Amino acid sequence: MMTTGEFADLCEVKKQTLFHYDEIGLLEPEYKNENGYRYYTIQQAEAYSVIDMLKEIGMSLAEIKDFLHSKNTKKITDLLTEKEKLVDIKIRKMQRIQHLIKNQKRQMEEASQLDLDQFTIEDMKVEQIVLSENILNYSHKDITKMVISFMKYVKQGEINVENWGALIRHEQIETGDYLNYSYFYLRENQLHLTKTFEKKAGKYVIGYHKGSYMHTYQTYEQIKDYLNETGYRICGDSFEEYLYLMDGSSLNVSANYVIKIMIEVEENN
Amino acid sequence: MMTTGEFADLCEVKKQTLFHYDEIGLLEPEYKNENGYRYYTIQQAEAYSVIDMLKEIGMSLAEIKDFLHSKNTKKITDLLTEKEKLVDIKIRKMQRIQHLIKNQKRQMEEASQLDLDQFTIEDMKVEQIVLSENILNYSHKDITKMVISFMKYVKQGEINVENWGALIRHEQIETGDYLNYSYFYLRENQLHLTKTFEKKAGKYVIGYHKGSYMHTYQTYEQIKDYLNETGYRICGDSFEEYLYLMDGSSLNVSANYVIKIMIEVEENN
DNA sequence: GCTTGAGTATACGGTAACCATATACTTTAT
DNA sequence: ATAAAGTATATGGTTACCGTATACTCAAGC
Repeated sequence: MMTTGEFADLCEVKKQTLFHYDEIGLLEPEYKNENGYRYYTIQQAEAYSVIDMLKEIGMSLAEIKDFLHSKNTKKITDLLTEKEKLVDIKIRKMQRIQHLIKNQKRQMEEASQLDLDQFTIEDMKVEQIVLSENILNYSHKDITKMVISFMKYVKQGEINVENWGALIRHEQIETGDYLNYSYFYLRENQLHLTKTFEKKAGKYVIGYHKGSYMHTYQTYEQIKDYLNETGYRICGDSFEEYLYLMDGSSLNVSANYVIKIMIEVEENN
Repeated sequence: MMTTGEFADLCEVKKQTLFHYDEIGLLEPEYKNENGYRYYTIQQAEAYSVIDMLKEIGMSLAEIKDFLHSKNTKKITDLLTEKEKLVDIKIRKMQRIQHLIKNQKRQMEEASQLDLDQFTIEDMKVEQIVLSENILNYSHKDITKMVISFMKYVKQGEINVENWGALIRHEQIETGDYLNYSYFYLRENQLHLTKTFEKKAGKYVIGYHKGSYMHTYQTYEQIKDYLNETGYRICGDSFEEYLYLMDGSSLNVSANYVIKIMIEVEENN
């Protein structure tokens, strides 16, 4: 038999926690002496590890107590089977987090290697993206609703989203109607979704807008000036991708939001 | 821009939580109107998912805030790398839990198919087990200490322990010295530990003791009677394995602890 | 333009699962 | 026998919320 301190040490838990479990009747010491000293047996370590496991998969102590005191075999096996699935989901969630971390690291590295105040012309490869429904001329409210349902749809598919953004049609760009989005879209690492749209290969001007999307027109105007100077003209759609940089050191704004703007261009002849 | 409710819906979180994050300055809406109404942008969903991810890997909100406001790139990448490892550990822990659940289900199924009040003679295969140091004649305190360190050693190895128990030597069994354990031992599914002991193949009498290990002598005496009746005699060591049955329905005691006793036997000639 | 219903903010209280600390007591080791 | 180490209880505090009540605001329909 072990004292509370020893048992706590064995279970790698605070003594307080064991007091607490005793108090709520979740795990009571096998024996208490006349002075109230608690004594646990090594067998109880097994019970503790079960409790710990159930806690880890998100059950409250009350639920665990209820569960462990239940005498209904079927209920128990059913719950175990259910929890087995839950653990599976948790594992996948953890794997998504792993992906997210890698993605963030990559994004930060990329950002550190480029000057966000500079515009460049780059050759881009063809890319498959997943489009939402067309939202051009939708009301503000309807766009919001659509975006929420699109994002939810994406989430329930448990996809590793590489990046997401919005598409503005050539016509809107030309007329300076920069807030009139036509689609939301996303890039994922493996194409699980079937309905994809082909983002054309070719030359794109790339610029970064720092701060709120409400003021992207500023950056768009700068890009247009830049294109005039360098002898290019817009010939296609604009793709805006939303980055959240954990490392805001390269930004002069307080928020860490950056919009990567990519517009299809061609050389003036 | 979205209202708090819409943003909460998108992030699959309670509005209250967003109020809370605003209050502590962790995630503030991009815009607040003159009446205090909060408006979030879709870009902020990205920030939310980062917060959620960091929370998931066990960071407190204060830590997350500190982390996200830090302008130190190296600190951030270092922490991300550290967390990447942590997620790895969590995934492995989840996998251990999965194993534990399967084990519990198997144990319950086994228990349901056998009568715990019955003794049986069975042919058992040879098995490799991991022994602790010899604890025969150790003081009570020293046994406790040894067990704690043995269990800790096992835990840090991150092994899937199939079962664990204690070994009592033939001599002690014969003299009725049932509480004089010689070794602790464990069975694992894959043999990661090198120092193993061979549990001999052969006939074993199997019985189950229900309740505290302090009173195993009762069951031992019953087993001896049973052997006398059936024409067997003890010829080797006893192995006690500690089970914790979630399903206590088959037990008439309140605790769900069962000790499986296996003693090597041979037929009287 | 006015009403109405749905949504929002604030405030206050409460919760779970602990952790820290102070005080008084008990064990155990020497 | 005594000191050091450990234990129990009580109390207050913590984190990250959740629920509810009240007052206000917004957006839509008539």
